[in-house]
Amino acid sequence: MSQRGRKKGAVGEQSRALLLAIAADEFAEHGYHDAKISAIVAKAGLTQPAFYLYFQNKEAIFQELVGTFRTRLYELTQKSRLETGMEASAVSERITGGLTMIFRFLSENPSLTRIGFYLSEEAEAMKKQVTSILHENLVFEQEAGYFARHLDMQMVAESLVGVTERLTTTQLLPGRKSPEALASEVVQLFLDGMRSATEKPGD
Amino acid sequence: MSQRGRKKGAVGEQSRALLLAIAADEFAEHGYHDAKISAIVAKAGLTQPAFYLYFQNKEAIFQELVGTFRTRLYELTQKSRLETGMEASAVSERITGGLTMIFRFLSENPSLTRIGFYLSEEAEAMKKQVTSILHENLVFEQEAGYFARHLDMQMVAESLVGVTERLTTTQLLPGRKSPEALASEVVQLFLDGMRSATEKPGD
Amino acid sequence: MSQRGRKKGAVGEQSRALLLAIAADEFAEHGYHDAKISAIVAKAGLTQPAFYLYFQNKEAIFQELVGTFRTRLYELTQKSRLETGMEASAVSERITGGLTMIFRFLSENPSLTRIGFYLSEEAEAMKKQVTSILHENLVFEQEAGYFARHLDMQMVAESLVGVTERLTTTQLLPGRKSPEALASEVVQLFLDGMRSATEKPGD
Amino acid sequence: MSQRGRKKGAVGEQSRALLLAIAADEFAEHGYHDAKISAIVAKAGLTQPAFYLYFQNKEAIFQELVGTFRTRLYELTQKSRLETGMEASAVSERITGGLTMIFRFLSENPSLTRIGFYLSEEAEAMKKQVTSILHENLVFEQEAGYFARHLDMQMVAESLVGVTERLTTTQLLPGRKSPEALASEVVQLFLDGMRSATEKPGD
DNA sequence: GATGAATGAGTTTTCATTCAT
DNA sequence: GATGAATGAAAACTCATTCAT
Repeated sequence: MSQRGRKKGAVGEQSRALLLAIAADEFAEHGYHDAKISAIVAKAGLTQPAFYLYFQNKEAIFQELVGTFRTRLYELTQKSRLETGMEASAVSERITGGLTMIFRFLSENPSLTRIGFYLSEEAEAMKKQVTSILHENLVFEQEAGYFARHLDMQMVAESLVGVTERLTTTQLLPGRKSPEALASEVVQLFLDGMRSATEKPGD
Repeated sequence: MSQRGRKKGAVGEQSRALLLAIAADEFAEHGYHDAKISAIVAKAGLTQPAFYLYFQNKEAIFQELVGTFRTRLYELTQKSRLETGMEASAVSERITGGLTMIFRFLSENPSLTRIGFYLSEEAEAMKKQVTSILHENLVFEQEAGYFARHLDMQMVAESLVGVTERLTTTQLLPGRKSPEALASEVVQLFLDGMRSATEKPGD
Repeated sequence: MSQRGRKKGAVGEQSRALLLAIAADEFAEHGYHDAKISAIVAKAGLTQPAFYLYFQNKEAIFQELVGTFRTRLYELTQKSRLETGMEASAVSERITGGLTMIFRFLSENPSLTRIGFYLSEEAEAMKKQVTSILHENLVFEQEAGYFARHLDMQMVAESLVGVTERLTTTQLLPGRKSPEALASEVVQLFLDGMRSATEKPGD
Repeated sequence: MSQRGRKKGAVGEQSRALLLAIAADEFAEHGYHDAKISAIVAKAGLTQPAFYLYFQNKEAIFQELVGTFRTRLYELTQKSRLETGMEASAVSERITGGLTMIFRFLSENPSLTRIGFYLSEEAEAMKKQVTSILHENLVFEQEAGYFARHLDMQMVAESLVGVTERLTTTQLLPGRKSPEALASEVVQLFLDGMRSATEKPGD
């Protein structure tokens, strides 16, 4: 529809990637409005029109970043889906593993995280979607007897997302804790409360 | 005598309050930048210059809203400080009560909440402060033997804040759950996990 | 929908009218694209934002001018509709009168004329409409016996419009001929060809 | 040897012609400003720099089109110059023939026509020139007794141009009438009005 | 206590045009 | 004969803010 998007050469691809990376940082640092195209291109060593060689407008580059974040987050969330027939003893590890992957992704992409989690309009929708996948997993596990019957898994799922979000901001992104440590602590905290009483002692 | 800030007449006070209320809604709905002074005064049935009769500028009215939120939130958080010599059986109720007050305040001031929790630059500082007070309480209680010794109360405090924040967005503000219900569910979820096994009996 | 358009004071109305008048000249002289808002406001002794106090955008002020032209042109064309029962001897005068009015309007509004006739996208539609009203008149008169039966009145109407348009540009606007003189010469030229043979001698 | 304008290869000549043809259509359809170089080269399957291989700039290609139109129109107009000693009975046919040639040219080059007649700055000058040649012819014929003595041939010439212009737009270009039909109808309409009564007999 | 009228200072966006290859 | 990549220069438009009344 427009002339944009059909650049082929490696140089162009590089400029585009550079703009994307810088834009992510600028958006993350200043928010959508205060991130100025002029600042982005300046940091990329380009001029304003060059920006429009690669992106339709400011909104477009922002959405591309949001899209990237969403895609990768969903992939990770999907992977954390539990398989059936899993042994009780593996559940904890499996969950920790999934959470670790997510924390690792977030910690490796701090700007993207800030954009996807706090700045985008879809942030809420994304969180809802992640919560929903999580909820599915939890219900399945609950039915399999891993968790106490009386727990409202919707609340648990939402709480887990809230905790993840918060700890990402306060512990992960500032580098205070590693993805692994964080994941295991969160799981520990939640499991001890969720695991059905009969399971508790033997563990 | 010729600067702003000292209007006294009832009418002026009314206009000011009106602007404040409308601004809160506009900021909450559109964010800082997309909340336009022109829109605020229009909804208030005033003109743009009238705005500057009551507020120094856009930033000032925003900060005033943030300040209001912070002040009231701190008051509530302070009140939830545990007194010494409290009986074990009352801890749970006491915490639930404090959380209920907070949820109630948030639910009664949805726009202010969005501003204070998500829009303001101080949001992070405020959460940190609340977390810190919470942490104090928790450590005190932990030392009093209410909670398991091995728990990292910093993590717990932060998790609690994260959960509160998330559930406020997904359950409280949309009116899906009452402050009371929410508070007791959260406390339940956390206590069951935090309370050391040996403490659990009386409940 | 927008805040614009509810200015009330006389000063504002004056500024608006001034902008309109200057814009007409600028559009007429440079065409739509090369008429710069900056130039318009500068000539009006205003700054750019003032423009947007009175008009939504560049296109809007242009359309307002086009609309004004169209409205007034249609009024004049309507007035030139012949009444039934008119005497043969009066037809010529009546037509001349109508044409005079139109020429007078065009000559008094040269910029508007250039905009309406040549610059606007609706120019063609407007000419078509005027042609159509003219055609109606002519057919009516032809049926009443004023004009030769064999004439294709559609061609005549279109020719009349073409001539009017051309002479407006070459004679009227440069002030070479008066509206009255022009009207009577045009009518003379056309009548002598259109009038049925039987009418010719007696005139 | 290193400047533009002297490409010789067949391929280059082809690209140049293609650009010219496409540009004509684009200018005709969108006007000078809204015809974008980017769109022209895209339709030609070329890139923007290629454009500057063949034309100095946007204005240059436009002027080349205008020039082509003018040249060919003048040729045709010149050819319609009456020779002396022509028989009365042939005048009508001769004029019709000339007009037919012109209408044919216009109808075969609709885009060029729109550019030359309406879009170019020289449009007015060109019309003036054509009018002038026409006027010469008419005066000559009038003096030869073909037309009524009292007629202002300047008015007639201008009227003829106006009619030609208008009918080109409404009848010729849309394909509603053939060049031949149009020419003969126009001549008919004008002759019947211009020819002095006493001359009329032989027709 | 309030308004009509206006503006300073930006910001995004567009487009013709060019450089190096 | 042509392209990938980039830019200079400008234009429309927005919005918080103010002056004079």
